[in-house]
Amino acid sequence: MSVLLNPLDLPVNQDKILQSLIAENLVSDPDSARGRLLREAARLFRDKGYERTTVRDLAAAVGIQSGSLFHHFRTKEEILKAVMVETIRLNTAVMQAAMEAADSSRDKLRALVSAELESINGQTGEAMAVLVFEWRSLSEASQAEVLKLRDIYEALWLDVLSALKDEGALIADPFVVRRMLTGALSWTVTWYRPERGGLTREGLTDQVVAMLGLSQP
Amino acid sequence: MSVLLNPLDLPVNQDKILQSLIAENLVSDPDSARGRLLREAARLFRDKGYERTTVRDLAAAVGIQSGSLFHHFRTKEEILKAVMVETIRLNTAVMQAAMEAADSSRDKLRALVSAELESINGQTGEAMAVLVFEWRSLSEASQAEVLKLRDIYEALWLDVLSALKDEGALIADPFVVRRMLTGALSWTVTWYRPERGGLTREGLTDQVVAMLGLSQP
DNA sequence: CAATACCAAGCAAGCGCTTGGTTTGTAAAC
DNA sequence: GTTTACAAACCAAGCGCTTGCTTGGTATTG
Repeated sequence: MSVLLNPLDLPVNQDKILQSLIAENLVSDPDSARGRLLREAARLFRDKGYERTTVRDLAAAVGIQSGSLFHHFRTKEEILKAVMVETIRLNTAVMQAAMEAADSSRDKLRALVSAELESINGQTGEAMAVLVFEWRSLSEASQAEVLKLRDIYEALWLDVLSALKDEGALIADPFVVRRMLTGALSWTVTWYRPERGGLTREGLTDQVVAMLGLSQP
Repeated sequence: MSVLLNPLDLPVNQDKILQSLIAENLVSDPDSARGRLLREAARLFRDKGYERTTVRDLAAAVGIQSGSLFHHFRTKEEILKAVMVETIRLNTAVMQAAMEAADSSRDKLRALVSAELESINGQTGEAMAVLVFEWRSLSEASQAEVLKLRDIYEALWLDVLSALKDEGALIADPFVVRRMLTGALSWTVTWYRPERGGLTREGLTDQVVAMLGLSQP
């Protein structure tokens, strides 16, 4: 319950996780040249789509010439892959921590929903949207690579949902529920605007958890 | 209840609706040159994405030269728009009929969920996937046009969900629920494979309705 | 002084779309 | 029942432009 004392409803320090991932060279420092490019790339890819974003757009966004991009990345697709890979790495770590901080399965699920909503609608939102909508722009080889990382991420969800099923709190199939949740939560990028007031992220989390019939213990 | 006697769980004759829409020139005859092209275009756009599909691909799919396409459509984008517009027209009509065939609000919602799952995973599935994933490839002007048609479609859902809310059967906000449902149902295109056995469309509909806590009257 | 980061210029390929001309379908005119 | 007329459907060729990426060279940095 102590985790809920955090005003942002974040049970873990996202920044500390980021720092350790940077130290392990698993994600780029947002202040580095590479990190800035990936952030701008995520924004452009989300706004215009991968195909409509040219290497000249990407270069201009960080103030260099288009040819200079290829000093940092071998191909344009490698940029897309890097955006996806680093985003999954970060969010997997954040979710793992959020989940471990919770005690009951019910609280763990709530933490996962809240964290996923944060990742979709917060800082990493642009990259998450890219992950959802630009999947087909990856080569099959890259898709396979990224898929491996996603499996780790998805296993977190399935563990918790399966536990809830075993405890009798969930009637439906965990796989089906997770997939419905994936769609429902991903789709929030297209309509949910917390900055415009109205529904807070915590309120949205409540609605999702309630929709699953898990609000009352 | 009589509607459920239909083995396909379709409360209305989809083919008759299609015929009347063709007669009104609101959708193209699938056997016409235009109709065939739009079907192939939907398939290609879904499989490779709009940008990666060239006019040469489109032409080859129906066995003509690329230049000949522009006898039927002024631009490539017009093809994308036509796919979307005709799909929305057909599905709006099907859903309206499915809804009107049901009596209670609960049954109406079930009919809508079932019909949307059918439109996403059945004959019009390719075009529905295009509608979801290729939205940004439309020019803003075209987006506005298509949005008007979508609003009609969405009004159907909101009417039913609002009625359920008024009846006390639904606790959450109708707008939020509809949006969650949009995401959850759209996302089924990425994983739901009814032909591989397992979950039937009716079974999936049950799970969705149950997830909303509306299974028991 | 070496490695890293960048620029200026441009190439080859592929893109949407245009052009001018030919075939095909249809139906009235003789 | 053949001829004439004409539009719709299509082909062959290719134009102009943009694309991802390369190349050879120049700053910058530790």
